[in-house]
Parts: sequence; structure tokens; C-alpha cells
Amino acid sequence: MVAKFLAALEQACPTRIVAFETGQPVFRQGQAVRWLFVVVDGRVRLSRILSGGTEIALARVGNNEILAEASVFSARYHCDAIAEKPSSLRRFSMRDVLALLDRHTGMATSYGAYLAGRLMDLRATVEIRGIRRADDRLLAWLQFRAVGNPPIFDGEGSWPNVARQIGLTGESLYRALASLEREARIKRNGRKVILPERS
Amino acid sequence: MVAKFLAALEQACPTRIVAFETGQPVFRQGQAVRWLFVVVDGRVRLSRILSGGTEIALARVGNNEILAEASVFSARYHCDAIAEKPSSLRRFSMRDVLALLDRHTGMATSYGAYLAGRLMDLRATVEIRGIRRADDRLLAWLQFRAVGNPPIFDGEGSWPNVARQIGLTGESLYRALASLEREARIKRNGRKVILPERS
DNA sequence: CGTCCGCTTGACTCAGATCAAACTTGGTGG
DNA sequence: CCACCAAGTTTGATCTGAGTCAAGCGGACG
Repeated sequence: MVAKFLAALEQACPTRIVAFETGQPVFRQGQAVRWLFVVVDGRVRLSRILSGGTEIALARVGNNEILAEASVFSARYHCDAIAEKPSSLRRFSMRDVLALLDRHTGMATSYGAYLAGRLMDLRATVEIRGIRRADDRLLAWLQFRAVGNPPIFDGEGSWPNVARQIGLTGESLYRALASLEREARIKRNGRKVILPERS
Repeated sequence: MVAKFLAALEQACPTRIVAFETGQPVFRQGQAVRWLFVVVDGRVRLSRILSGGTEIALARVGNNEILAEASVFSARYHCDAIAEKPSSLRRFSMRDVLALLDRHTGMATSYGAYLAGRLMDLRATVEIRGIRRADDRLLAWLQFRAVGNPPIFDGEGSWPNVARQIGLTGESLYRALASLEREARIKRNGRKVILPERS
């Protein structure tokens, strides 16, 4: 449904790809919202300065994700967005986006469904990250992401990337993987992971 | 904006309060979506059975929160909802809700804004929970939640409740609290916490 | 009056982080 | 085609800090 919404957006609105260097700000907290960005390639960090001056990351946005979904409903950006690597972003005029949402009830619903989906996903992530033991956490993540029967997890980028997502260091992740395999709770086949059959 | 949306909903749709005992299911995965629930009192756990049979909690929904926001966009519930304590839920017919969203663009936007807000909040939670040291994590949380100048955090229920939210045990939380106070990074005044002035 | 819960502190344990070292893979440029 | 570099993968040794168990205090509420 992400895809659906974005596809419709691309069809309906004129669009441009904009490039950002590492460290370059895409927008700043407090600026008026003029654009909606979608990450085509690279990674952008959303962050906010807390009282006390420490900066806290709110999110890291990767390929094909919308930057600051909430900005659609807001007049000003509520956080900073800074490219963490060289990134290309697709840029839509917020005026166009709003017009589209307003005109097409289906579009609004589509965007709502997208948001709701992200929310569900993120909530599951929170719960999974709450699991203490590294191997159990990883297994839960794999089970959650796997599809088919037997459930197969088909690599989400590289393992270090998975490690970041579930809040482990690379080393711990590889150890957890090895331990799961040793205990025959998973099988590995190259980049794929095969889980036991569903009952 | 939650309040706004819910208020409008209550005005526009006939509604009933339904009570659930501890352990009683509100709905089950796969059932057709007929109702939208809002927790008036109590707590409801959303969970899903993973391949392998382990149950994973997707979320715990408390007072004045919407149960399974995504159900609005779905024909079937995608998870189980079970009361964790005796709970009262306000129940709206999904038919009414959809009609309202469809008729009033403002309503759809309002709901979208609500979802986007929750998403932002949850993302920040994820990042904060990723901070390893207990005292730093707690401090970040306090700074994030505090308002005013000097920023003041005005107790979110009880401390054990906060502990659950940031993924600490009660004991660790109290220790972190004590350590922050010892190092003069916070001041405590009863249930309130006072942070250093903003620069 | 007793019980539950929030609060607090101490001692000990253990799992994951950290540091370190190798080896593999893939891609880039000479 | 090969040298080289970056990033991924793997394993070992050690450290650290949060979890766990335990014990005690006080207030709220039946």
C-alpha cells in the first residue's frame, strides 16, 4: 500500500530527484513544510535537540520510505533531517500532495493505511527488541519477517543491517545466528534462513 | 488531535461501553472487523502467534487509546486482542466510522494526523530504548517528555509504569533515578522531576 | 489490622558489549 | 588481470552494567 500511494503520487504530481551529501541537512526543525521527500537511495536521520543539548535520533529513513510522514499534517517540520550518507530524495510539492489527498478520498485512505501499517510494524519491533536473550530476539524477528511454509526469511540487506534493526551489535548477531543453527532452531542457506514448518 | 477525532466520533456515532474480564478476548485474528474499540479503562494486549507457536505481544493499549488502529483499513483483524485486566471499552460500529471518514475529509485528515503523531512518538521511543546505559536512557526519556523552562517532567503514572515504557526493571529505574540525582543531572520534587534549564 | 503496592538499597550473576584478530567477498582503479 | 580497499563474517577473551533475588520501609485501602 506504500507502493500504491507513492505510485499514485508520482503519477499525479510533478517530481524531481534531489541529491544530498553526507551531513547535509534536508530540512530543519521549525522550517515551513514545503516538500514531501521520499528516500530513493541513501539514508536520512531525523533528529531533535533535547533540552540539555543532546541530540536524539528519532528515526533513520531508508530506501523507499517517506521522510517525516507527519509533516503532511503540519505547517512546520518538527525535527531536523540530515543525510547520513550521500542520498537521493524524490521531492513532491506539499501543495500537490495535499490537493491530491483532499480530492481523492481513496488517497487519504491509502495514506492512512500506510501509516497504520508502519505503526503496527513498529510496535512489533518495539516488542521484539524488548526480548532480552539475543537468540530469542533474533528468532522472533526472523519468525515475524519470514513468509511461506516452511517460513523463509530472505535477507534484509546485510546482517549488520538486521543487527541495527533489532538492537544488537554485529558480533552478537552472528553469535546468535550460529547458536540458533547449532540448536537446529533454524537452517541457513546462503543469505536465506529457513525456519521450522508451521504446525 | 486524538481527542478531537474521538470527540467527533462520539458525537456522530451511537456508542456503547462494553466490559471485559481479565483474559477475555476482545477479538481474534482473522475475525471480520465490525467494531472500533477505544480503551476507557483497563489494558488490552494485542498479540500474534508466530510460526513456531510462540506468542508475541504487538502492543499494550491503555486508557484513551484506540485498539488496533489499522483495523480501520482492514477487513479482518490481524492480531488477537485480550484484556490484561478488567477493562471497559467504548465500542463504535466500523460502518459508522468509515462513513464518517468518507464523508468528512477533515475527519480522515484528523485520523491521519493522529496516526502520524503516534508513529513519531513510537519512533522516538524506539530510539530512546536503544540507549544502553540506564541513566542516559532515563534522562533522554525525561528530556523528551518534559515541558517548560526549566523543563519539568510531571510523573506519568507511577515509576514502575515509566520503567515498563523504557524497558527497564523497577529496580534499575530507581537506581538510575538516584544516580542522576546524585550527579545533579536532575532534581526531584515529589513526583516531579526538574531538568537543567534550556540553554 | 493486614495486605498490597510503590519505593529503596545491597549482593551476586550472567549475557551482551567491547576489543581484537583473521579470513572472505566484492568492487574499483591502475 | 591483478592489487588493493572496504565491508561483511567469524571466533576468542575480557569487561560491564542491567537483571535477579532478597530484604526492608511507608502509605493506601479494604
